[in-house]
Amino acid sequence: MESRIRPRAANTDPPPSRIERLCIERGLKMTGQRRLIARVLSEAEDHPDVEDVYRRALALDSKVSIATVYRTVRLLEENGILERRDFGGGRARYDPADRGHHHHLIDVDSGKVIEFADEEFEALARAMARRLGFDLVGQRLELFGRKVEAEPTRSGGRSKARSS
Amino acid sequence: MESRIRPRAANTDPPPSRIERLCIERGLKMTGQRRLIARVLSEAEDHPDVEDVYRRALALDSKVSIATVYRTVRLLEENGILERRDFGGGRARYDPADRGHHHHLIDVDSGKVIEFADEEFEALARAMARRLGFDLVGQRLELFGRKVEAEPTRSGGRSKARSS
DNA sequence: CTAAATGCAAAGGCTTTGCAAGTTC
DNA sequence: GAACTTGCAAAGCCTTTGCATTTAG
Repeated sequence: MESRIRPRAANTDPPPSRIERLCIERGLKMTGQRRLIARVLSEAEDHPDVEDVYRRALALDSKVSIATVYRTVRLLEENGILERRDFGGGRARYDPADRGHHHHLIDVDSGKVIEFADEEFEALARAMARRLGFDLVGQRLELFGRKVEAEPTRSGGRSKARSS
Repeated sequence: MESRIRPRAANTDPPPSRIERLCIERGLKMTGQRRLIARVLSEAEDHPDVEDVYRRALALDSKVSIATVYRTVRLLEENGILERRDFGGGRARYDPADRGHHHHLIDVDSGKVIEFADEEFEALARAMARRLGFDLVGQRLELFGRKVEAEPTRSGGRSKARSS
């Protein structure tokens, strides 16, 4: 039955978030908590750790426990919706998987993380693995850098970057 | 039997290990435990975690506590003698820093780690950072691969690899 | 209604630390 | 002898889990 004929499911019924839709596609049972966490993650533009997700979820609606956040991010990871990252510091950070394949450049001064993709690197990675006798099934690349004084070479190039 | 007058220090007095020498250079106080741990690390050809180091040290001379191993690897790391790695799995692994700049390819089936270096990649990493407006100060590259059936392309190339 | 999700608190790994006793320089 | 190192056990993080209760489908 089409429930969208409802006169006003106003403030209690925000539209499904991007990640909520992915959950539904995969047939995951959607509870209030999961919807909430999905929303927090959908809106995140950074790489939150579990604490971050928990805090943001609480701020929206204080009906989650941290255990549920842990269980949910694990579930999402197992379903390929999130990717777990480890930038050091002991805690795992999460990154929506549908942002596409990308790597990270960490600004060592500010701690900011910049995402970028680079086709040339992808090709090289495959080649390096192949040279060692392997098929590449995954990779992890992190660059640590410091802002250069002069203007960067005009980024007309092959890399597409997005700061976060 | 005390110190016999012997031409050279025999079985009770092994020559200082590579890492022990580095410690001395840096003016670190050398205790029996540190010498032992230094030796274990000098002889390691892999990427041992603290447990590994502890076990190997115990096997040589059961006079270390795990707390000391933790304290020592941290000290060595702070002194640039070891590098801490994180290949996932929750525990830190250690890698002598003087092996030169290299990366890792993890065989996803066996868990074995292969070290390799690649000049082309080094150059590309610098270029990618530069393109984003940064000077490269560090990097981390890990490839995950699966052994290819056919023979690898003859490795006449630019990469030098060493299995561990 | 049934299988699955949640909360809570307890427990589990890895790592660090306070303190007394032992060593190095 | 002063300062540092070690051992031991306790404590700290982050994360997982057992169990009773609630909830989605």
